[in-house]
Amino acid sequence: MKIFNTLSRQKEEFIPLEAGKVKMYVCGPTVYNLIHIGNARPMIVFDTVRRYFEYKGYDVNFVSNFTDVDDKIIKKAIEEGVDADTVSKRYINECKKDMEAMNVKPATKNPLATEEICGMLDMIAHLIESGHAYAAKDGTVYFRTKSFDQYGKLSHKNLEDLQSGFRELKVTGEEEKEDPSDFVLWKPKKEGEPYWESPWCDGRPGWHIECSVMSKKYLGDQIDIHAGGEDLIFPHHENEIAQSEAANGKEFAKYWMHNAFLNIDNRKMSKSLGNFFSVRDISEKYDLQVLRFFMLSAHYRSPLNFSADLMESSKNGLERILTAVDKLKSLEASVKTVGMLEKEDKNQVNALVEKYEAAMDDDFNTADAISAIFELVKVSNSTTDEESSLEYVTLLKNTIEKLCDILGIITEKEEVILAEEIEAMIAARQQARKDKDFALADEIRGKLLDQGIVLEDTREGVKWKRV
RNA sequence: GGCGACAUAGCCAAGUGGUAAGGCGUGGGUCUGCAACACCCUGAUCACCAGUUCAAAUCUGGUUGUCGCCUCCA
Repeated sequence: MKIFNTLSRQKEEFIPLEAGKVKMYVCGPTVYNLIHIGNARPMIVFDTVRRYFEYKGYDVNFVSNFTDVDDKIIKKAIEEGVDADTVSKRYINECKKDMEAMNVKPATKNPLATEEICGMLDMIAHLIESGHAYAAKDGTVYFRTKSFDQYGKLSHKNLEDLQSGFRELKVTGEEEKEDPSDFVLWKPKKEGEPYWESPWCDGRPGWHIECSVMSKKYLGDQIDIHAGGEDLIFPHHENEIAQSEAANGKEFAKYWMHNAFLNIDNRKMSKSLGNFFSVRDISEKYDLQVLRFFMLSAHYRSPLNFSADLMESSKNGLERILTAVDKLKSLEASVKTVGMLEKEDKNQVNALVEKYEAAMDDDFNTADAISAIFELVKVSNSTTDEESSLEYVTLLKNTIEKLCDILGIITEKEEVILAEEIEAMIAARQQARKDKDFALADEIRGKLLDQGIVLEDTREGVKWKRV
C-alpha cells in the first residue's frame, strides 16, 4: 500500500509502527455550528481510508477530536445568551447525526478538548522546563519556534520566509513574543469566557496544543497517520509537530495525509459569497449516500467542485449500482440452477476485484476503484438472468456489496413499509393492466409518482422505489 | 513576495513513457401496452510552444490560464 506523505511530498509504502495495527488521528471540527459540506470531505475520505485498512485486516485505532473551546463557540454562546458548553454539546450532537447519515463509522474515541486540559497543562509545563516554551508577563505561554530546528518540515517553509511574512501581520497584544513566529500554547481568559486555572494564569489552551495532547493520550507518542484538510498543514499541523516532537523526543506521525478543498461552483465556499451549504441543507434534498459517493468520485488530493448538476450525476450513477444489487438480490431468491455454469466467468469478477484493490492500494484512488465497481455492475447486468447459477449470482452480489461497503456505500435499500392504500393502488393498477385498461393503469401510476413512488415492471414483477 | 497544486470528450473523472478506464448527459436502436430498469451502438490525441526519446497526455524547459497555503478555516 502506498500513501502520499505530505512530509516527503511523495508516495511511500505504508509500514505500520506495529504489525497489523494502524494508529490514526484526524483533526475534527470546531463545533460552533452545523458542519458544512467542506467539513464532510475529510470525514468521508478518512473514514474510507479506515475502512480499507480494516478490509486489509488491520486493527485501526481511529481517534478524532471535537474542538469545543474556541473563539467562535464563545461568540455564538454570547449571542445566544447561553454558556459555551451548551453550544458545543449541541453541535457535537448534531454533527454525530450528520456523520451517521453519511455512514461515517464512529471513531474509536472522540476526545473533547475541554476534557483534556490536565494533559495540556502537563505538556506545556514540560515544554517550559525544557526551554521550548516561555510565559510572558500577562500569563500567555508561547512556543519558542527557534528551539525546534525542524520547524517548517511539514509545510516546507523556513523560518526566515515566515518571519518576513509575519512582519506586517503582528497581532496587537502579542508584543511580548520573543519572535513573531512563536505561537500560543496558553492564553489568559477574557471577561465572560470559560477558563481553567494554570500556573501561568487563568485561561484556556491554544488550538494546536489540544491535538498534540489528545493524540498522545489516546494513541501514544508516535502514531502512524495524522490527517486533516490541507489548510491545516500550516500552521496547525506544523505546530503540532513542533510541540509533540519537542515534548516527546520522538517523530510524532509517520504519515501525514491531507485532503484538498471542496469548492462550490469553482469558488471557495464562504458565507460572504453566499455559497455556503451545511450537510443538513444537502440532506434535505439528497440521501447523504449521494454526497458520500460524490466525494469519493474524485481523488482526495484533488480539489473537488460541488454543484447541483454534479450531485444529480452522482445520484444517477449511484442508482445504477444499487439497482444492479437489487436485481442480484431478487435473482438470488428465485434462481434454481445450482453449480457454476460454463459461461459464468469467476476470473472476470476476481480480476475486477484486483483492479479495485490496486486502485485503493495506490494512495486510495477511490475514483478508479469506483470504475471497477461499475464494470462489475456491467458484468452483472449483462450476464445474469433466471437461468444463472446461485453461486454466480451470490458471488457477484457479495463482491459488489463488499466493495461498496469499503467505500461506505450502503447497498441495502431502505426498508419502507408501504401504506396499505399504496399496496392497494399497485394491485388495482395490475388489475387494470390485465384488463388492458391502460389509461387507468397510467393514472394510478401517476398518482403514485406524485407521492414519490416510481414503479418498474420487470420480469420479476412490479418493483417500486422512492424518487 | 515566498511555497505549492492543477489544465484529459458537453459535464465529472482515472491514466505519469508504448498510440486514451469508468460514470453522467446527448442521439439512435432492442426490450416494454406505454414508461422505467437493463442491453447494444454513439464521443476526445489529452491548454499552447519547443525539446529529450524508436516512442510522451505521461519526462525537461518555456508560455498562458485557474486555484490553494503563507491569517480563523476541513
